[in-house]
Amino acid sequence: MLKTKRSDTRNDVRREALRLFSENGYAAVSMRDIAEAVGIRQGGIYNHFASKQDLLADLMTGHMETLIEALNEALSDVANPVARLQAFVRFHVGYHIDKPDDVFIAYMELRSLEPDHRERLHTLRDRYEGVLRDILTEGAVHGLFRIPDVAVQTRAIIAMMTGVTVWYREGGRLGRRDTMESYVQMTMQSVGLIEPAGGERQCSIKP
Amino acid sequence: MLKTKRSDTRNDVRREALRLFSENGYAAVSMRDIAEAVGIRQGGIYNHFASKQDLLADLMTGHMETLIEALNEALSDVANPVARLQAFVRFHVGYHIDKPDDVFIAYMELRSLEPDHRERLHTLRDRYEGVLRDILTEGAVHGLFRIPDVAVQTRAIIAMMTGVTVWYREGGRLGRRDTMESYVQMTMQSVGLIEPAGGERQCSIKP
DNA sequence: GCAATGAATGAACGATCATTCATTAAGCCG
DNA sequence: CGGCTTAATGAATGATCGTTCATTCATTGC
Repeated sequence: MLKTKRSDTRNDVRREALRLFSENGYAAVSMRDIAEAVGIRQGGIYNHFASKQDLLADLMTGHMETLIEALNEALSDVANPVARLQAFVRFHVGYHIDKPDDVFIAYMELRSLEPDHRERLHTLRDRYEGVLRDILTEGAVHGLFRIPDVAVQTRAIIAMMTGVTVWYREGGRLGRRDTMESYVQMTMQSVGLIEPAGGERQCSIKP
Repeated sequence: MLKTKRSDTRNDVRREALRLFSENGYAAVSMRDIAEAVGIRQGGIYNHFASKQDLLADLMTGHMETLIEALNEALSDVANPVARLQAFVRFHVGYHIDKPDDVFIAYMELRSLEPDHRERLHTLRDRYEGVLRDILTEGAVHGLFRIPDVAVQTRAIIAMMTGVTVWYREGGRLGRRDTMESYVQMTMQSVGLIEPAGGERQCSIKP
């Protein structure tokens, strides 16, 4: 602790605001609440963020950019649609387990953003969903998946996976790895492809 | 209009509060906002509801009780697990399409409830989820479904279906019926059972 | 050591919050 | 008409909201 001396208050504010927004919602958290959690007075926050709205926008865009970058990394060297879909599920579930607060406010507080910020976030979300949509489309075209409607299934899979944040708890019955693999299997089955997991069951795709 | 004369203000308040809470969140909506939407002054609401908190609790419990009753109705004369699962999906998706606001605040505003109300709602939600869990359990026991973890899959399916509220719009590309059937197919596939929809594909369950 | 800088303070601002209440108005039953 | 009930009013309450700002303080570069 010789160079961290000077003020990581900015990140402290980020961290506490994220936690409080996630717990109580943006509108229900006051700047005083955040300041108190950080250990400063309310006025001090404005040395680091121009407004409450800016603070929220900072958290949300920061999260989405990190998320997309990490996704690209996770899929960079995976080629065929089946493997890419599995990798996507593992990444999404794992990320949501690790950063439930980031993910929760990015989903929930879009409506608390003023129009320009909201539109920016919406674009980022579309970009993320687009990756999954492309995987499903490619798999469907190659006859690997049985998908009634790619757009609907894209959103269905994302909603299903994102729900992990509702129930997953560290130290719970299911560990991180088991949870990820459960979602992988459910997802693969949901697109009509059954993994020959135990070897005893198989799905006859095509005649 | 001869007997509706006297004041259905109470229901007007319910309707507008529901809409505003759903649009902006409980904490971001003031009693003045609600009163203005109804067409009265802020004090008038207190002739019908004891507090803002009571108003929210009334909306949420009212919704959950209606939901559960309607579910029981929808499943009352359906026997085998496969048909019951299909009926559950059709019911859930249909209900969520018809009453997106009710459903959204029941999901989102649990945290805005004081502990006693919240616990009550939590019990109702567990009862609802329990119906699906029982269906999945029975189907798995009979070897009809291929489910890695019944508890996880229960929540996964509910999260997947509930997501319909995010994108479904009346008059959109997919109609109500088509949407329901898309979710039916995705759900049936997700539990490892493939409907012989066109007849050309089949899943060999068990040797 | 001294000036410059970044950060925290704490009081103050106008606005808005949920809620209360005495008062007024209006429909209902006799 | 007259008494009774129900509902709406609008002003007032104290609390809390996001934000501003003059001031203080500690650290840093020179």
